[in-house]
Amino acid sequence: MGKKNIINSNPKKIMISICRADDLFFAVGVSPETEKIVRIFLPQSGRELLDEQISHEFTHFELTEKYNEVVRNIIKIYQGQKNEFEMDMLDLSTKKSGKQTGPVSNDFDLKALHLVFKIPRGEVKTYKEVAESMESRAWRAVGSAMARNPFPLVIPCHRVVRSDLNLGNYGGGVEMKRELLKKEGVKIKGQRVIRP
DNA sequence: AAGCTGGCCTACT
DNA sequence: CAGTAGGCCAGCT
Repeated sequence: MGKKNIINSNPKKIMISICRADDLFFAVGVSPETEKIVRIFLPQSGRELLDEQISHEFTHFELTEKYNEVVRNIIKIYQGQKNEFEMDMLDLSTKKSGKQTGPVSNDFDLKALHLVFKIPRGEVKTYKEVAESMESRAWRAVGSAMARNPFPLVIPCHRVVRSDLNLGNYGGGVEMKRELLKKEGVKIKGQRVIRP
């Protein structure tokens, strides 16, 4: 027990549901104990790619259809529709909360994620603005927090852009970020967002 | 535990 | 406009 965590020494099982929309595969990971969402995977163009990503992150998982409905709702967000999720459906425990090893890295990230969750569809905020609402100048750290967001789409980190309104980066690629924002009605010219 | 590394920012060409 | 050097700061090894 005092031994260091090797990769499989904490075999927390996780339930995975996968759904397809057009030629894209989406997945969600849910903890069987808490029934909370532990991870959302951005769509992949092939089932194999998604499987690979999942097994790379979770050594112990089990496929189930039980959460297909949840995946469907994630797909809706991807398509630009309203986000039906509440924050309490997500497992927001941090890696360092007690002895638990939660999906969120640290408290800084958690705070940023909370703020980003509130950005309405069709709007954007800059990394700097997010930092400032945390009374911090750590814009870069906000970027890192978004990069580690375990719940993309539901926590809409695609709505966070650079201060010059350039799209910035995205885990699923800038292309996807642009498409997502477009579908939500955000005006974009080239690599830049137009804000009213 | 002292660097290193970013989904960044600003000021300059 | 576009590109970039240097600056920032929290997390991560």
